[in-house]
Amino acid sequence: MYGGVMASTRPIQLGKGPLSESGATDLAPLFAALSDPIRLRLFDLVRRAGESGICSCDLAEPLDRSQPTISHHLKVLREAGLVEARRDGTWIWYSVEPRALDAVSRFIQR
Amino acid sequence: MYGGVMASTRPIQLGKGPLSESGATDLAPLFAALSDPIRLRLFDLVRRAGESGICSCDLAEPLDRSQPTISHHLKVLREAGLVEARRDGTWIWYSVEPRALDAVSRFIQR
DNA sequence: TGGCTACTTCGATGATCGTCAATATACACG
DNA sequence: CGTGTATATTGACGATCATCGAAGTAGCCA
Repeated sequence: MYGGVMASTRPIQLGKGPLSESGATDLAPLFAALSDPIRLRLFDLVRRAGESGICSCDLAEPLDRSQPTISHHLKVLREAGLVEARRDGTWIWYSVEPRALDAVSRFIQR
Repeated sequence: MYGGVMASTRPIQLGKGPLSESGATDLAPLFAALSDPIRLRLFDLVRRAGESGICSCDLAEPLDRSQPTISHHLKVLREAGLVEARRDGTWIWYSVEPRALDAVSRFIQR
């Protein structure tokens, strides 16, 4: 399987009051997904690739990690709803989920 | 000691090229500090308190965690440079570090 | 069918994390 | 000094994490 588990498509709601327990529980995994240096660079590489995306095969080498490790981190990014995967024959292309960082953005500008 | 270890005051540099190893290493702890639901709500409470800050003694109860646990999380936020502590007699007041989220902001708008 | 490539999953290991109770420290007040 | 209150640190525990090698799966092509 290449699509992987998706994050809920329901946007994370941040009301005006104090950050609720559920709001925090929804938001934290997004920060957690970006809390690892390898994943930050992975996300950055994918984002730079734009709409066309970038092949998974071009990610392991520049980050100096084994292929299973990169696959693992890509899964974390997918499950957080930050990137999406699209299979093209033998390859899998990654691109950023368009509204990926909206919730983070809303939180920091709160 | 109540001030605790401070994050480096040197701003995190994010050049125009691909996110560097050191850039990612600098940035990740900031996301890590916000990757826990309790710390997110803690940071939110401190931020809402504005310049005057909020007393540590008013933080444990609303978050339903023990005093040592809250103290631990506050230390993580301090070490990430997100909040600062100021002692006033027996109490310690926390407020947000003014440019706390600048690096995060720059990253997501990259 | 068989072999090749791209990627994922499994299993294990050492490291880090969140939590609390117990203990220690810092300060105020008498 | 002694007592009380506020906060920090220590020590321990189970849980999760990052990583890799090995094995499994999926798609292409001959």
